Amino acid sequence: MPKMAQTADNWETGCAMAQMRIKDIAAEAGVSPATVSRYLNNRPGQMTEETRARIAEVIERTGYRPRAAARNLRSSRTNLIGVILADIANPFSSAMLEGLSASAAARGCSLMTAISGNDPAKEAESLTRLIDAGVDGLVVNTCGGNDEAIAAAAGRLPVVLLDRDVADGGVDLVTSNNRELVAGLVDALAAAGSERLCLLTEASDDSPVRRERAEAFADELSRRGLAGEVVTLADGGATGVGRLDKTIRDYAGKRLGLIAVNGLVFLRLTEALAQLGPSLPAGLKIATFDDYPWNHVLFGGVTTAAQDTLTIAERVVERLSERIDVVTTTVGEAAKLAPKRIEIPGHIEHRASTSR
Amino acid sequence: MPKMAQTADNWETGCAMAQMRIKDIAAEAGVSPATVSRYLNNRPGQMTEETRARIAEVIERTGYRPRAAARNLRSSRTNLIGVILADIANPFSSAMLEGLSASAAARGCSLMTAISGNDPAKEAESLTRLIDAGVDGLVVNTCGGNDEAIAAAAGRLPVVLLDRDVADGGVDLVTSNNRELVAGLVDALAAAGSERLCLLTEASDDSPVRRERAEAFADELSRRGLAGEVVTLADGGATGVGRLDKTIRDYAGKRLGLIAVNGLVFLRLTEALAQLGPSLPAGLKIATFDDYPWNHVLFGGVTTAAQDTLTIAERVVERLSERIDVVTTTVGEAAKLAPKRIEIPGHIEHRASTSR
DNA sequence: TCGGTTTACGAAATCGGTTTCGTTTCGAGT
DNA sequence: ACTCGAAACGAAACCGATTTCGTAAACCGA
Repeated sequence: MPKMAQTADNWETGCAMAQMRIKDIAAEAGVSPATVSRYLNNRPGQMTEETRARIAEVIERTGYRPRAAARNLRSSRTNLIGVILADIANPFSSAMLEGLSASAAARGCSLMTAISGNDPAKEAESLTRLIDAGVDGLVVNTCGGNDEAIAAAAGRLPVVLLDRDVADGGVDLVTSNNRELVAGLVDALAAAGSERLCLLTEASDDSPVRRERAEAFADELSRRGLAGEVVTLADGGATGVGRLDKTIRDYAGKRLGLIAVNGLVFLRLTEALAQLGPSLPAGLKIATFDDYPWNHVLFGGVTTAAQDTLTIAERVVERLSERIDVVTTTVGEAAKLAPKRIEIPGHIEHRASTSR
Repeated sequence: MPKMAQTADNWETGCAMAQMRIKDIAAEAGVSPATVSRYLNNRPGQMTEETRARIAEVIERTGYRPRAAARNLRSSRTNLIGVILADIANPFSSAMLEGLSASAAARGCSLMTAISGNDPAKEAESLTRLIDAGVDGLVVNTCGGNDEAIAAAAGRLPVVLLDRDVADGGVDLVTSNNRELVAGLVDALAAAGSERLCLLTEASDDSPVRRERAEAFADELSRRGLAGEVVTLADGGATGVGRLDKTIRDYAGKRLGLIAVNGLVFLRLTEALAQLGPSLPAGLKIATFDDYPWNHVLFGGVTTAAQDTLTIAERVVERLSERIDVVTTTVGEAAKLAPKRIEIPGHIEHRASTSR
């Protein structure tokens, strides 16, 4: 028995009219599917203004939407960007996600997100899952421990790293200018009269970001001839708080200035200080990275190194798009873009915690 | 000229071997593509343990991965879940995203995310973009203003609402048990000796969630014969803070208890109180919704109505999966699931701000 | 041993677009 | 008028899996 004609007529019944296919649109408009396809992708092969209008009218009237799966299959592009985030609880990550979402949408792309929760195994799994899903490119805010896998991925499709670099190097990276931010915070504390500075870090955090900030901190101190050190809090709340108390007591009466290397450390610092009393011990000045909403409020306002998350996100997507365009345009290994490191300047929010 | 044989032989050269197709795997294993497909999807049509092993070996050896686009096209399933979030800056949303991500991954699905930023136009755009992308189902944390569009979408594919309902009703909803949480907070304040209670809300927030909490609050007051009211802060920081100061002064000496209807309002409350001094005015008790990390720290710990975000996420994905299975299994309108409202109990974190 | 049922598997159609390639038409140049 | 090149468009191959349908072999009870 021959197959029934494949028309998707909208019956008298208002409902149940099968999804339209490009073939149906073509038939309605009296052109070939190829022409409709050209219309949909406004391809160089121009068409008469009249046919264009006719196709537009049919599509408008029928509410036709091309099926992405079919398009993806033939063109092997999905307009999907994969995003792997280490820790969504971190406001930096949420802000980044919002920025990425907006920048991607502006280019007609959607985001496929995965969250590793700082678990390298989950990160690795997300990596393959997103690649298998066919994303055009990948944004990775790595938690570490997958450097080779990520480098390998970067060899097979466009990858841009977010904030945290991999060991090997050869992958694009967009990050804040951490050295400048560290210098800014040291400035703020020095101007507030601190004589000795501590950068507070966590034992479990061995990320490149932490290292970069720690190095910059040491450099900054020696450049200015200031006294200070990097203090590593042990993991687990109690111990960390104890170490912190000790630090504060050690320096008692020394006009101490503290910098939390990230929002998490700042949270623990705040907890520890809360045990001493709701306002800052006399002479103690503090500053932190990561601009949480609460930074306006705590201690009457905490001086903060704020990252320009929107710009970072925009540049990430921009760079990724460049790579995607290159991949789909050129053939073979012609025009391999050299890996690039992009630093976005942040700024210091001066607040009460570093006033004189 | 006849097309070249389509073998994807791995040349002597270790590199540049073209992607394998299911056809190549089949040839290598000496079976048909259909059998390999059956293997990949472990279909009911069993196969000999021997062929199974042979196929497994070839796939293992070649590192073959099926192309999702082709699979999607034929099966019209993508294993993609679309997620639209109103406000990712809200920790509730980030926690939810993490939970959704985990639950989806556990079922072999990935997440396509869009963020409306509380903009109805963006939400509408995200809706069509995700649907066009071919998601199997949709999770929507709506910002309002698209009720008909969402209801329409729910008629075309599985949709589960997150936290915020639509006017019409007929869509699945997963939410916290707000009435119970409100009762819990009122309990805590009453036990702390508060004589008059205020629920602080924002003028711009007209969400069903706010309404539900406000109603529950009023009911709770009358049920216990307590005095109190719902106080709506005007928008814009300064005015809001002013209104708050006035409220606090109005009730001076009355053993006032305040409940912030959500984290944002609590932030503004904290800002206002910070102007009065770092610790709570004598006799003032406060409590809030949404368990931000800082709630441990502020005022020595703020009593909080915490939502069970992980369970909510799990139930959302579970319900969505049910609907997806129904859609792909049954035909026509057989077995339409009735819309369901699922309430997940939360719990109260009792902290210093409501101690006697 | 024989019909009947199940099981294992292959051939080929199919999903719905995109892309290549070829044909027709049209305008311009000489 | 005739050639030539570009523009507009159609026919058909193609992307790579899944799914239907059919068939041969294996199994099974009487």
